[in-house]
Amino acid sequence: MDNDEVTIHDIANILGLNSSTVSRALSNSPRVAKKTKDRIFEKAAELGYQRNHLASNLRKSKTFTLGVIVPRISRQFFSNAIAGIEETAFKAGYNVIICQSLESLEREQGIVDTLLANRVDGLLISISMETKNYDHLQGLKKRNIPIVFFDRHCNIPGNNNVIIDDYKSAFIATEHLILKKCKEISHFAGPQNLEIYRNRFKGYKAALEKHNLPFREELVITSKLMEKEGSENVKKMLALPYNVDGLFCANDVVAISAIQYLKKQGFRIPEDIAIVGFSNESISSVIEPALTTVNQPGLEIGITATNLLLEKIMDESKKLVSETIIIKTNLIERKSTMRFS
Amino acid sequence: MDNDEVTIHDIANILGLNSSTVSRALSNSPRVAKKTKDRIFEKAAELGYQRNHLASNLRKSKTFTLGVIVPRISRQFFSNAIAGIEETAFKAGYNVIICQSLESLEREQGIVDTLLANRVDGLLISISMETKNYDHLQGLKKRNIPIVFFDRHCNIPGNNNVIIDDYKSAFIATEHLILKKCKEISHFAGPQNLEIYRNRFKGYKAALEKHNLPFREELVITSKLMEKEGSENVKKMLALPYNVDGLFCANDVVAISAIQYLKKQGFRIPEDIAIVGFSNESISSVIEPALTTVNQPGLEIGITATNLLLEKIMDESKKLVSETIIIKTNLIERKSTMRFS
DNA sequence: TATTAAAATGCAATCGATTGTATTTTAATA
DNA sequence: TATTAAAATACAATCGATTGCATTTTAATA
Repeated sequence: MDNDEVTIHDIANILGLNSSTVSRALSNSPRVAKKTKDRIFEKAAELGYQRNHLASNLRKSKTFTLGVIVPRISRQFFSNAIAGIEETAFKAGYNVIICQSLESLEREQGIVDTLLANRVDGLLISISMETKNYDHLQGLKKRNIPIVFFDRHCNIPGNNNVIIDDYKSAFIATEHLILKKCKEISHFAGPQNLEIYRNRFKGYKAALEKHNLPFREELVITSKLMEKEGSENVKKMLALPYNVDGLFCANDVVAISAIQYLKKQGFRIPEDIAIVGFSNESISSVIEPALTTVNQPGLEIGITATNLLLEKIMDESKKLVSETIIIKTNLIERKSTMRFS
Repeated sequence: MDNDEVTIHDIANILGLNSSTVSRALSNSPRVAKKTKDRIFEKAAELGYQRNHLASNLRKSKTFTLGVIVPRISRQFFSNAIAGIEETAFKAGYNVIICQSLESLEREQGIVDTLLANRVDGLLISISMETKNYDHLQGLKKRNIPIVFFDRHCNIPGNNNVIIDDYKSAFIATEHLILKKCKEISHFAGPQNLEIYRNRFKGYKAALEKHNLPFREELVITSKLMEKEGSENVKKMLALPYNVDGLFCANDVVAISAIQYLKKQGFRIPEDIAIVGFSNESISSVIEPALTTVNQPGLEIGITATNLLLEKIMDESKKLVSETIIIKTNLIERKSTMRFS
């Protein structure tokens, strides 16, 4: 009663065939006669046969499974990316195992081991804030399992990446503030061990330089960009002896928290301080004033990264070349910078 | 070079043992002498051995994998639930395959088949808006694979559910509007084939009845509760010959869209119309006025549902009893209903 | 030291599908 | 009809780990 699983052997026995013929028929091999195939398909349907992927995968030593590691599933950018990943993988007949590092390197390492033990065919990863190198990914490299980094990548040659141009996006965002006549622009930066936040910082700095605005070390306030840090950062910023009139935040979460705190303190946005965020999370269009922000298309990044990974998996020759795909961003101008226009 | 996978046979050969002994040692069976175990563990570590789950699972006919089907990963409630699911499953040594039905019954059926073929040990599901029965889950029932419904469940005896009390929550939400002196309360309802939306509707109606307010069919506007439907629903509502001064929405998305549209039309919230949402998505605290809403703890629901499922999987005797766990909600009062207090 | 129970290890089948090679069947040609 | 190539099918090993049963080794007792 328990063991009612129908196998190819059951079908073979009933039809007086060998299981190998049944196997071939079910995968539509030309080596089986049409007539026999028909009989087999009919009987399989009748018995409600379903191929046992475990057995099949063991034999083929392929799992049709992709591993995905993100810092946090519930962060909107990542859930969008995951939505794209799942959809693309599903279409290609691949399953997706999704794990969250929760920004912990230790957890990330543990997850990598698990995924390795599960013999995933490939890995999509956006590294944690604690990750400074990728020694823990060596196991995958050794086994020739392709990896695609998306969004939070490492700046190491030989990697496959699907990312945005953080430098340029940040440059444009900062320049936008400058064009809105901001003279003292602060930057709420993210952890500088992450390439993306380093680049956003560089873009900010470059825009200041281009427009001959002084760069002030103290106006760059680095944090983990969590909600609570928005208000903390603002406090620090206001304590400085500068008349800050522009703020470029490395993500939306901290930008929105900053707006809320500044409003509470009686600042007018954008009149007193104009603000730009990064990522275009859905809250940013709801806050008042609506937040000007860099649109970072999560879904598209997820889809592109998955397609790239699938290519690497299916085409041996492509495994050797590394590719980096840059996804276009655009600045969405909203009320938080709408002044002097 | 490719086939550098270390197997128990490799270890056995090197140590002059039988693979069965190695297998037993690695799963810490008392049938292997301590001394031998030590030798085996050492060699395994040295060679970088990792158990091949495919083979192991095939033999044990268990996959240590849970299937998860949600309507949409990027909906915040669901991504929170998934975060809880992943965390709980991971701790217990289970993997999670996450799929999205995108509100389509057809897709949902396809996914169920895929998960079945992948021999998941259990299923967590929040059904799509199109799902009216669960014939497509019969395959799982037949194979004795436990299912736990969370949030969007079916009202069918014998199911395991982790849900909230939608009726009561809606009742409290509506009563809250009544206590704020609303006399004509409209309800933006969800698809009525879903139990949760039916119950939210019932709770709304019951609260009106309790307080002797007339129930008006036309004030109940049913939609899929998407963003674009917020403004559409409001238009319909305003066209009616009633002076609506309260609005209970079956989710936050539609509530927020309604607020935005109403504000654009010059209505003051909460003075002219007080509004309550449902779910407490993060946007609801950011909108102005901040939205009063029913807090639906996604993370907790995910964790609880996973624990329940794991229990059903691991304890044969529990498979026969069906359980329904109700997760507590609470009304978060914010500005959108703050009047006459 | 002989006996025996217990502990440790080995043997071999098994999970279900796949696949290279061998064999049988079919059909086409001389 | 005999011959032969091609088509169809069967055989058997394999993927790597697990596990009931058999055998060997160890240690304890008489």
